[in-house]
Amino acid sequence: MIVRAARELAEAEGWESVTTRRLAEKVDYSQPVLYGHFKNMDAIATAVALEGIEELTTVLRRGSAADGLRGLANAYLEFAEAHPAVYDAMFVRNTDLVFGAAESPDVLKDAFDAIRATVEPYADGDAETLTEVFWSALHGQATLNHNTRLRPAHQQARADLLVSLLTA
Amino acid sequence: MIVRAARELAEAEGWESVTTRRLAEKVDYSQPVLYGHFKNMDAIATAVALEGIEELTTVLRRGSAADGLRGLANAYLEFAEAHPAVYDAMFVRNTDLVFGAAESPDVLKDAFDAIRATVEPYADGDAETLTEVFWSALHGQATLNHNTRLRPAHQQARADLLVSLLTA
DNA sequence: TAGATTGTCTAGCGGTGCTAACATCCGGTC
DNA sequence: GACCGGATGTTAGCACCGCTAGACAATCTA
Repeated sequence: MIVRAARELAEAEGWESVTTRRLAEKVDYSQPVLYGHFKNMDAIATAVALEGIEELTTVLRRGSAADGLRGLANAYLEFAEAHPAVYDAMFVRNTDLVFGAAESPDVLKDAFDAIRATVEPYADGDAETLTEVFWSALHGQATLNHNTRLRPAHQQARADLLVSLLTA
Repeated sequence: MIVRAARELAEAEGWESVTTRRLAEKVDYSQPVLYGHFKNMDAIATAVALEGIEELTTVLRRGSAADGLRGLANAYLEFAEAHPAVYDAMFVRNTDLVFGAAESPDVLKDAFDAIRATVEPYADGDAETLTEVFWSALHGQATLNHNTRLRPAHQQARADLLVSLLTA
Protein backbone atom coordinates (compact mmCIF):
# COMPACT_ATOMS: atom_id res chain seq x y z
CA MET A 1 0.00 0.00 0.00
CA ILE A 2 2.85 2.35 0.87
CA VAL A 3 4.71 1.11 -2.17
CA ARG A 4 1.73 1.72 -4.41
CA ALA A 5 1.27 5.23 -3.05
CA ALA A 6 4.95 6.00 -3.56
CA ARG A 7 4.82 4.75 -7.10
CA GLU A 8 1.73 6.75 -7.99
CA LEU A 9 3.13 9.90 -6.46
CA ALA A 10 6.49 9.47 -8.16
CA GLU A 11 4.88 8.80 -11.50
CA ALA A 12 2.58 11.80 -11.14
CA GLU A 13 5.03 14.39 -9.83
CA GLY A 14 8.51 12.88 -9.84
CA TRP A 15 10.58 11.42 -7.05
CA GLU A 16 11.49 14.81 -5.63
CA SER A 17 7.85 15.15 -4.60
CA VAL A 18 7.80 11.82 -2.82
CA THR A 19 8.38 12.93 0.75
CA THR A 20 7.60 11.03 3.90
CA ARG A 21 4.97 13.57 4.88
CA ARG A 22 3.10 13.49 1.59
CA LEU A 23 3.34 9.73 1.48
CA ALA A 24 1.96 9.44 5.00
CA GLU A 25 -0.91 11.73 4.11
CA LYS A 26 -1.69 9.68 1.00
CA VAL A 27 -1.95 6.41 2.92
CA ASP A 28 -3.73 8.18 5.77
CA TYR A 29 -1.24 7.42 8.49
CA SER A 30 1.18 9.55 10.40
CA GLN A 31 4.70 9.95 9.18
CA PRO A 32 6.63 7.66 11.57
CA VAL A 33 4.49 4.69 10.56
CA LEU A 34 6.48 4.49 7.35
CA TYR A 35 9.60 3.78 9.35
CA GLY A 36 7.95 0.80 10.93
CA HIS A 37 7.67 -0.83 7.54
CA PHE A 38 10.75 0.50 5.77
CA LYS A 39 14.19 1.37 7.04
CA ASN A 40 14.12 4.72 5.27
CA MET A 41 12.90 6.59 2.24
CA ASP A 42 15.36 4.87 -0.11
CA ALA A 43 14.07 1.47 0.92
CA ILE A 44 10.63 2.48 -0.31
CA ALA A 45 12.06 3.47 -3.68
CA THR A 46 13.91 0.19 -3.79
CA ALA A 47 10.65 -1.68 -3.26
CA VAL A 48 9.15 0.21 -6.19
CA ALA A 49 12.21 -0.67 -8.24
CA LEU A 50 11.92 -4.39 -7.55
CA GLU A 51 8.25 -4.32 -8.52
CA GLY A 52 9.20 -2.55 -11.74
CA ILE A 53 11.92 -5.02 -12.58
CA GLU A 54 9.49 -7.88 -12.37
CA GLU A 55 7.09 -6.09 -14.69
CA LEU A 56 9.87 -5.25 -17.10
CA THR A 57 10.89 -8.88 -17.26
CA THR A 58 7.44 -9.99 -18.35
CA VAL A 59 7.09 -7.32 -21.03
CA LEU A 60 10.57 -8.17 -22.33
CA ARG A 61 9.67 -11.83 -22.61
CA ARG A 62 6.45 -10.98 -24.38
CA GLY A 63 8.20 -8.54 -26.72
CA SER A 64 10.96 -10.90 -27.75
CA ALA A 65 8.49 -13.75 -28.22
CA ALA A 66 6.54 -11.60 -30.64
CA ASP A 67 9.35 -9.98 -32.59
CA GLY A 68 12.75 -11.20 -31.45
CA LEU A 69 15.47 -8.66 -30.82
CA ARG A 70 13.45 -5.85 -32.28
CA GLY A 71 10.49 -6.71 -30.08
CA LEU A 72 12.76 -6.82 -27.05
CA ALA A 73 14.21 -3.39 -27.78
CA ASN A 74 10.83 -1.83 -28.41
CA ALA A 75 9.35 -3.38 -25.28
CA TYR A 76 12.24 -2.05 -23.20
CA LEU A 77 12.04 1.47 -24.54
CA GLU A 78 8.27 1.57 -24.31
CA PHE A 79 8.36 0.46 -20.71
CA ALA A 80 10.89 3.14 -19.82
CA GLU A 81 8.80 5.78 -21.54
CA ALA A 82 5.51 4.64 -20.03
CA HIS A 83 6.85 4.43 -16.45
CA PRO A 84 9.69 6.93 -16.21
CA ALA A 85 9.63 7.25 -12.44
CA VAL A 86 9.68 3.51 -11.89
CA TYR A 87 12.47 3.23 -14.44
CA ASP A 88 14.40 5.87 -12.53
CA ALA A 89 14.06 3.92 -9.32
CA MET A 90 15.23 0.78 -11.10
CA PHE A 91 18.28 1.98 -12.96
CA VAL A 92 19.06 5.65 -12.34
CA ARG A 93 18.62 6.44 -8.67
CA ASN A 94 21.16 5.04 -6.32
CA THR A 95 19.89 1.97 -4.56
CA ASP A 96 21.55 -0.61 -2.42
CA LEU A 97 20.52 -3.32 -4.86
CA VAL A 98 23.40 -5.53 -5.88
CA PHE A 99 23.51 -6.20 -9.60
CA GLY A 100 25.31 -8.89 -11.49
CA ALA A 101 26.46 -10.90 -8.51
CA ALA A 102 25.64 -14.22 -6.92
CA GLU A 103 23.77 -12.58 -4.03
CA SER A 104 21.59 -10.49 -6.34
CA PRO A 105 17.83 -10.89 -5.92
CA ASP A 106 16.34 -13.41 -8.30
CA VAL A 107 14.19 -10.80 -10.04
CA LEU A 108 17.38 -9.07 -11.18
CA LYS A 109 18.83 -12.25 -12.57
CA ASP A 110 15.56 -13.05 -14.30
CA ALA A 111 15.49 -9.67 -16.02
CA PHE A 112 19.06 -10.07 -17.18
CA ASP A 113 18.36 -13.60 -18.39
CA ALA A 114 15.36 -12.38 -20.36
CA ILE A 115 17.66 -10.12 -22.34
CA ARG A 116 20.40 -12.67 -22.69
CA ALA A 117 18.08 -15.34 -24.01
CA THR A 118 17.22 -13.15 -26.95
CA VAL A 119 20.66 -11.67 -27.51
CA GLU A 120 22.57 -14.95 -27.29
CA PRO A 121 22.06 -16.11 -30.89
CA TYR A 122 23.80 -12.99 -32.15
CA ALA A 123 26.79 -13.33 -29.86
CA ASP A 124 30.17 -14.30 -31.16
CA GLY A 125 31.20 -16.35 -28.17
CA ASP A 126 30.77 -13.99 -25.22
CA ALA A 127 27.01 -13.74 -24.74
CA GLU A 128 27.34 -12.19 -21.28
CA THR A 129 29.28 -9.20 -22.56
CA LEU A 130 27.03 -8.69 -25.57
CA THR A 131 24.04 -8.74 -23.25
CA GLU A 132 25.62 -6.04 -21.11
CA VAL A 133 26.44 -3.97 -24.20
CA PHE A 134 22.96 -4.29 -25.62
CA TRP A 135 21.32 -3.52 -22.31
CA SER A 136 23.57 -0.50 -21.81
CA ALA A 137 22.71 0.77 -25.26
CA LEU A 138 19.01 0.47 -24.54
CA HIS A 139 19.46 2.09 -21.15
CA GLY A 140 21.34 4.98 -22.71
CA GLN A 141 18.60 5.56 -25.24
CA ALA A 142 15.91 5.32 -22.57
CA THR A 143 17.48 7.88 -20.26
CA LEU A 144 18.57 10.31 -22.94
CA ASN A 145 15.16 10.10 -24.58
CA HIS A 146 13.54 10.88 -21.28
CA ASN A 147 15.12 14.26 -20.66
CA THR A 148 14.96 15.24 -24.33
CA ARG A 149 18.65 14.99 -24.97
CA LEU A 150 17.96 13.21 -28.25
CA ARG A 151 15.67 14.11 -31.14
CA PRO A 152 12.24 12.87 -30.05
CA ALA A 153 11.02 12.11 -33.56
CA HIS A 154 13.81 9.62 -34.25
CA GLN A 155 13.28 7.25 -31.35
CA GLN A 156 12.15 4.31 -33.47
CA ALA A 157 14.97 4.91 -35.95
CA ARG A 158 17.49 4.69 -33.13
CA ALA A 159 16.01 1.45 -31.84
CA ASP A 160 16.00 -0.06 -35.31
CA LEU A 161 19.56 1.00 -35.99
CA LEU A 162 20.76 -0.51 -32.73
CA VAL A 163 19.07 -3.81 -33.55
CA SER A 164 20.53 -3.82 -37.04
CA LEU A 165 24.03 -3.43 -35.59
CA LEU A 166 23.64 -6.79 -33.91
CA THR A 167 21.76 -8.64 -36.60
CA ALA A 168 23.83 -7.44 -39.57
CA MET B 1 35.24 30.28 -7.85
CA ILE B 2 31.79 29.17 -6.74
CA VAL B 3 31.70 26.78 -9.66
CA ARG B 4 35.07 25.33 -8.76
CA ALA B 5 34.04 24.85 -5.15
CA ALA B 6 30.81 23.16 -6.21
CA ARG B 7 32.67 20.85 -8.52
CA GLU B 8 35.24 19.88 -5.90
CA LEU B 9 32.59 19.26 -3.30
CA ALA B 10 30.44 17.21 -5.67
CA GLU B 11 33.39 15.15 -6.79
CA ALA B 12 34.47 14.55 -3.22
CA GLU B 13 31.14 13.77 -1.59
CA GLY B 14 28.47 13.65 -4.29
CA TRP B 15 25.88 16.20 -5.34
CA GLU B 16 23.65 15.46 -2.38
CA SER B 17 26.34 17.04 -0.20
CA VAL B 18 26.52 20.20 -2.27
CA THR B 19 24.29 22.50 -0.26
CA THR B 20 24.17 26.25 -0.36
CA ARG B 21 25.42 26.44 3.21
CA ARG B 22 28.43 24.19 2.70
CA LEU B 23 29.22 25.90 -0.56
CA ALA B 24 29.07 29.33 1.07
CA GLU B 25 31.36 28.16 3.83
CA LYS B 26 33.84 26.76 1.30
CA VAL B 27 34.13 30.04 -0.61
CA ASP B 28 34.08 32.00 2.64
CA TYR B 29 30.98 34.05 2.01
CA SER B 30 27.55 33.97 3.50
CA GLN B 31 24.84 31.90 1.93
CA PRO B 32 22.79 34.59 0.14
CA VAL B 33 25.84 35.73 -1.82
CA LEU B 34 25.45 32.63 -4.01
CA TYR B 35 22.07 33.86 -5.15
CA GLY B 36 23.61 37.08 -6.37
CA HIS B 37 25.68 35.11 -8.86
CA PHE B 38 23.34 32.24 -9.70
CA LYS B 39 19.60 32.03 -9.91
CA ASN B 40 19.51 28.93 -7.77
CA MET B 41 21.33 25.76 -6.85
CA ASP B 42 20.56 24.06 -10.16
CA ALA B 43 22.15 26.91 -12.07
CA ILE B 44 25.41 26.22 -10.27
CA ALA B 45 25.26 22.58 -11.29
CA THR B 46 24.52 23.65 -14.85
CA ALA B 47 27.63 25.80 -14.85
CA VAL B 48 29.67 22.80 -13.75
CA ALA B 49 28.02 20.78 -16.51
CA LEU B 50 28.95 23.26 -19.24
CA GLU B 51 32.53 23.32 -18.02
CA GLY B 52 32.58 19.54 -18.14
CA ILE B 53 31.15 19.37 -21.64
CA GLU B 54 33.92 21.56 -22.93
CA GLU B 55 36.51 19.34 -21.31
CA LEU B 56 34.85 16.22 -22.66
CA THR B 57 34.94 17.63 -26.18
CA THR B 58 38.69 18.13 -26.06
CA VAL B 59 39.41 14.67 -24.69
CA LEU B 60 37.12 13.13 -27.31
CA ARG B 61 38.98 14.93 -30.10
CA ARG B 62 42.30 13.83 -28.71
CA GLY B 63 41.09 10.25 -28.29
CA SER B 64 39.70 9.87 -31.78
CA ALA B 65 42.76 11.49 -33.30
CA ALA B 66 44.94 8.91 -31.58
CA ASP B 67 42.87 5.79 -32.12
CA GLY B 68 39.72 6.49 -34.12
CA LEU B 69 36.43 5.09 -32.90
CA ARG B 70 38.11 2.99 -30.26
CA GLY B 71 40.01 5.98 -28.96
CA LEU B 72 36.81 7.99 -28.84
CA ALA B 73 34.97 5.34 -26.86
CA ASN B 74 37.80 4.89 -24.39
CA ALA B 75 38.20 8.62 -23.92
CA TYR B 76 34.48 8.98 -23.25
CA LEU B 77 34.31 6.18 -20.71
CA GLU B 78 37.51 7.25 -18.99
CA PHE B 79 36.21 10.79 -18.61
CA ALA B 80 32.96 9.57 -17.10
CA GLU B 81 34.83 7.34 -14.70
CA ALA B 82 37.36 9.98 -13.70
CA HIS B 83 34.80 12.73 -13.10
CA PRO B 84 31.58 10.99 -12.11
CA ALA B 85 29.98 14.00 -10.42
CA VAL B 86 30.68 16.29 -13.34
CA TYR B 87 29.34 13.61 -15.66
CA ASP B 88 26.20 13.42 -13.57
CA ALA B 89 25.68 17.14 -13.85
CA MET B 90 26.18 16.93 -17.61
CA PHE B 91 23.95 14.03 -18.56
CA VAL B 92 22.10 12.55 -15.61
CA ARG B 93 20.77 15.32 -13.38
CA ASN B 94 17.94 17.35 -14.75
CA THR B 95 19.13 20.65 -16.14
CA ASP B 96 17.45 23.32 -18.16
CA LEU B 97 20.02 22.85 -20.89
CA VAL B 98 18.46 22.35 -24.30
CA PHE B 99 20.06 19.56 -26.28
CA GLY B 100 19.90 18.88 -29.97
CA ALA B 101 18.19 22.08 -31.02
CA ALA B 102 19.11 25.23 -32.86
CA GLU B 103 19.16 27.29 -29.67
CA SER B 104 21.48 24.87 -27.86
CA PRO B 105 24.71 26.34 -26.49
CA ASP B 106 27.63 25.99 -28.86
CA VAL B 107 29.57 23.79 -26.46
CA LEU B 108 26.82 21.20 -26.75
CA LYS B 109 26.89 21.24 -30.51
CA ASP B 110 30.68 21.01 -30.46
CA ALA B 111 30.59 17.93 -28.27
CA PHE B 112 28.04 16.23 -30.49
CA ASP B 113 30.03 17.15 -33.59
CA ALA B 114 33.16 15.66 -32.08
CA ILE B 115 31.40 12.33 -31.87
CA ARG B 116 29.76 12.60 -35.26
CA ALA B 117 33.01 13.40 -37.03
CA THR B 118 34.44 10.07 -35.91
CA VAL B 119 31.28 8.02 -36.31
CA GLU B 120 30.34 9.35 -39.75
CA PRO B 121 32.56 7.07 -41.85
CA TYR B 122 30.78 4.04 -40.42
CA ALA B 123 27.29 5.37 -41.10
CA ASP B 124 25.10 3.92 -43.77
CA GLY B 125 23.48 7.16 -44.78
CA ASP B 126 22.05 8.57 -41.56
CA ALA B 127 25.08 9.78 -39.63
CA GLU B 128 22.99 11.80 -37.19
CA THR B 129 21.06 8.78 -35.99
CA LEU B 130 24.13 6.58 -35.74
CA THR B 131 25.82 9.28 -33.69
CA GLU B 132 22.88 9.34 -31.30
CA VAL B 133 22.91 5.56 -31.06
CA PHE B 134 26.63 5.40 -30.42
CA TRP B 135 26.52 8.19 -27.89
CA SER B 136 23.56 6.55 -26.11
CA ALA B 137 25.43 3.27 -25.97
CA LEU B 138 28.46 4.94 -24.42
CA HIS B 139 26.26 6.85 -22.01
CA GLY B 140 24.53 3.67 -20.95
CA GLN B 141 27.81 1.95 -20.27
CA ALA B 142 29.14 4.96 -18.39
CA THR B 143 26.17 5.23 -16.05
CA LEU B 144 25.70 1.52 -15.48
CA ASN B 145 29.41 1.12 -14.85
CA HIS B 146 29.27 3.88 -12.31
CA ASN B 147 26.80 2.35 -9.92
CA THR B 148 28.19 -1.16 -10.38
CA ARG B 149 25.28 -2.49 -12.36
CA LEU B 150 27.70 -4.20 -14.76
CA ARG B 151 30.66 -6.46 -14.12
CA PRO B 152 33.53 -4.07 -13.33
CA ALA B 153 36.23 -6.30 -14.76
CA HIS B 154 34.70 -6.36 -18.22
CA GLN B 155 34.57 -2.65 -18.92
CA GLN B 156 37.17 -2.69 -21.69
CA ALA B 157 35.58 -5.74 -23.27
CA ARG B 158 32.26 -3.92 -23.45
CA ALA B 159 33.83 -0.88 -25.06
CA ASP B 160 35.65 -3.02 -27.60
CA LEU B 161 32.55 -5.00 -28.43
CA LEU B 162 30.53 -1.84 -28.99
CA VAL B 163 33.17 -0.48 -31.34
CA SER B 164 33.34 -3.74 -33.24
CA LEU B 165 29.58 -3.61 -33.82
CA LEU B 166 30.07 -0.45 -35.85
CA THR B 167 33.28 -1.32 -37.60
CA ALA B 168 32.42 -4.87 -38.53
C1' DT C 1 28.89 66.54 0.75
C1' DA C 2 24.36 64.10 -0.31
C1' DG C 3 22.40 60.49 -2.44
C1' DA C 4 22.32 56.31 -4.96
C1' DT C 5 24.30 51.97 -5.76
C1' DT C 6 26.62 47.86 -4.60
C1' DG C 7 27.91 44.24 -1.68
C1' DT C 8 27.32 41.57 2.30
C1' DC C 9 25.26 40.21 6.47
C1' DT C 10 21.77 38.26 10.05
C1' DA C 11 17.44 36.33 10.65
C1' DG C 12 13.77 33.71 9.30
C1' DC C 13 10.15 31.05 6.39
C1' DG C 14 8.40 26.65 5.13
C1' DG C 15 10.00 22.36 3.97
C1' DT C 16 12.98 17.87 4.46
C1' DG C 17 14.40 12.94 6.67
C1' DC C 18 14.27 10.87 10.77
C1' DT C 19 13.67 9.82 15.97
C1' DA C 20 12.32 10.00 20.90
C1' DA C 21 8.64 9.80 23.97
C1' DC C 22 4.09 8.99 24.97
C1' DA C 23 -0.76 7.05 24.17
C1' DT C 24 -3.86 3.33 23.05
C1' DC C 25 -5.58 -0.94 21.95
C1' DC C 26 -5.45 -6.06 21.88
C1' DG C 27 -4.21 -10.89 23.10
C1' DG C 28 -2.66 -13.95 26.60
C1' DT C 29 -2.17 -15.30 31.73
C1' DC C 30 -3.35 -15.84 36.57
C1' DG D 1 -12.62 -10.58 35.44
C1' DA D 2 -8.17 -8.05 36.45
C1' DC D 3 -3.68 -7.41 34.83
C1' DC D 4 0.22 -6.97 31.93
C1' DG D 5 3.22 -6.69 27.73
C1' DG D 6 3.80 -6.00 23.05
C1' DA D 7 2.09 -3.99 18.77
C1' DT D 8 0.68 -0.01 16.62
C1' DG D 9 -0.23 4.32 16.37
C1' DT D 10 0.45 9.29 17.76
C1' DT D 11 2.55 14.27 18.78
C1' DA D 12 6.54 16.92 19.15
C1' DG D 13 10.96 18.02 17.93
C1' DC D 14 15.95 17.93 16.05
C1' DA D 15 19.13 19.36 12.56
C1' DC D 16 19.27 20.21 8.11
C1' DC D 17 17.59 22.00 3.39
C1' DG D 18 16.63 25.97 -0.52
C1' DC D 19 15.63 30.46 -0.64
C1' DT D 20 14.38 35.48 0.63
C1' DA D 21 13.52 39.90 3.24
C1' DG D 22 15.50 43.59 5.52
C1' DA D 23 19.32 45.98 7.77
C1' DC D 24 23.75 47.80 7.31
C1' DA D 25 28.27 49.42 5.62
C1' DA D 26 31.17 50.74 1.96
C1' DT D 27 31.85 52.80 -2.28
C1' DC D 28 30.84 55.45 -6.38
C1' DT D 29 28.47 59.54 -8.62
C1' DA D 30 26.84 64.13 -9.05
